[in-house]
Amino acid sequence: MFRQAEALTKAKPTNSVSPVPTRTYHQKTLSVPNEFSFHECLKFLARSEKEKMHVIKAERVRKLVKFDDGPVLFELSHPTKTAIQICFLNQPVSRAAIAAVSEYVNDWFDLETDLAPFYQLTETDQLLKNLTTRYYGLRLIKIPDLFEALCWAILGQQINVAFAYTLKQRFVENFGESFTFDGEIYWLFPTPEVVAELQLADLLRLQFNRQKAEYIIGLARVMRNGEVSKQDLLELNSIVAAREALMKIRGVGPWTASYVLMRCLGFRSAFPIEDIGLHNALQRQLNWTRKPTIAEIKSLSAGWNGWQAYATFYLYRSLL
DNA sequence: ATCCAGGAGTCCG
DNA sequence: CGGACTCATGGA
Repeated sequence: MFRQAEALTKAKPTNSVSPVPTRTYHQKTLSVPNEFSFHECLKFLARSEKEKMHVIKAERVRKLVKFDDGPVLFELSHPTKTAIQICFLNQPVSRAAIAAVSEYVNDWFDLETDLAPFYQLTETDQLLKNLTTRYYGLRLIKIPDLFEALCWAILGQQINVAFAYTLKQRFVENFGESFTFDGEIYWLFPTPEVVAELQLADLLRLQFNRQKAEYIIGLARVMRNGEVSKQDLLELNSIVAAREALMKIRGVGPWTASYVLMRCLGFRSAFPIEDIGLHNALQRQLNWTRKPTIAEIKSLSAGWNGWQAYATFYLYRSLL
């Protein structure tokens, strides 16, 4: 395949415009599972204009990730029903980077999960059936980076999601690394190493409250120190043990732990039952005039064993 | 204006 | 262990 070098440019305060590339990029095709809708996945990813961790245009999504070799920018498209195409926009790209991105996309879109049992389950659950019919093929979109997932959950504690996105945007644009390509800026989430060195005031001026500022800097420090890592949590091979380990982190309570088990660590029985968004979605689906109680949700979800995370995610989707 | 938001830590009995 | 209180600011 024809390749030509195309460098990512570290973003400078002044916008530099790159020429529009007319190159042939290295590509790789991933086969997709049954019960898959690229469109539905992008719909979820596009839920906020303030989301700076990817860029969506015309049924394509671009994302910058960083591996040991350095940053890699890729674009996903869906040329046929049975495949996702990964296009590597910065070249040359190493064999290792291609493998790493393939693995990343597999995780990000949760392509390994066979949804057939979940859809089967919804046949006897009218509430879920409505959602799986409406959003057929939606995958549980992950937040593969543990630090990002935990920060996002902490940011979302006790404030509305719109404002959480505002705080996330400020956090990313102030402390994340960015690169430009083809005139567009792509961001990496701030790293624990950088955030661990911040002072409270650095976050307070972004309108974080004192709690969020303390929680996020404290989290960054324990992760930088290697006291918490995604790999270690996964190697526990136990949702109960992983949940306990997460809840030892200051600022990580039951909701945050469950949220991260669901959005990052891939536990399909994770269930953030305290989640206000979940409550609101259930209220709407049930057409009730009040929110369901925890006891009522436990009753409603009695048949969701093993699929609580997917049920929750489809309920989130219903709020968009 | 008023209430609420994809909670968590602390204190108190 | 369970309940009340506090944090704090934008959105609707």
